Amino acid sequence: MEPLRILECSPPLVREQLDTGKAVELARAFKALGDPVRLRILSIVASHVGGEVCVCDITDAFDLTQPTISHHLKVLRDVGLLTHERRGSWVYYRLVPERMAQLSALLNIPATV
Amino acid sequence: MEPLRILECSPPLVREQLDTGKAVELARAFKALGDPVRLRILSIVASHVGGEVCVCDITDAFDLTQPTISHHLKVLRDVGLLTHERRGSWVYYRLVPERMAQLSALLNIPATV
DNA sequence: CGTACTCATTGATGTGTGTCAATATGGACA
DNA sequence: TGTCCATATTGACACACATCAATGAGTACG
Repeated sequence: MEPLRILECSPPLVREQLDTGKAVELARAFKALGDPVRLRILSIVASHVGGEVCVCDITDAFDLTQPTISHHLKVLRDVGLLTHERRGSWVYYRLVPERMAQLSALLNIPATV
Repeated sequence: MEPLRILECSPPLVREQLDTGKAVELARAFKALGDPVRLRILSIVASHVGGEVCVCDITDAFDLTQPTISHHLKVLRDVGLLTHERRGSWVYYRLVPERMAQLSALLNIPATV
């Protein structure tokens, strides 16, 4: 799979217009955020002490099957919002704060008078 | 200046976990952002002097039919990201900065140590 | 009235997506 | 080696969505 080039600076929408390429890349990330299960997964990871969470902890928080949770985790990984690391039998997920910050900054519209 | 109530009600992901109801509502908004055409529409509106744009100006910026643009505008309206107002024959769209700020704040993760 | 213009709505179609059951992969440990 | 456990992948299916052509609704102006 193609590596992500996500960490370049991305000014807010108001400063300069989005070209099509950037719009496609950013839309993929927002689409990943556009599911309540994935938002809650991010919330669980973000609010967990230590910043990382085992997959089993995430699965336990939902009434969904393990493959479904695994699918959502992959979606979040593919857009660069989560990373994962295997340690022993368990796999731990953590946020990519730079990616979150990039998307947050894009929506940050300065207050118009 | 009085703080925005909408911001108090929606702390960043890291502060408290998202309940299902909030996750569904927020996911709808992010799903609306998850399309490159809609992101570019927002960019056009946000970067336009005066803060409002006529539909015809938006339509001209794309190689899509007018009904398709009208559909995307309705999606952005339905999730509270845009408002519109008719003046004469033309309809003008503008951002809802409080809504943008709410979504931006949700993704604002404080730098973890 | 009628015509022209701007924008919204409807209906159809192909494509994408969330979910599950079944299966595979890979580490830990006997 | 073999068994158990945690997670990922595959394949299938129902449903949602982006797009267009055709049509409708509302305003401006003769």
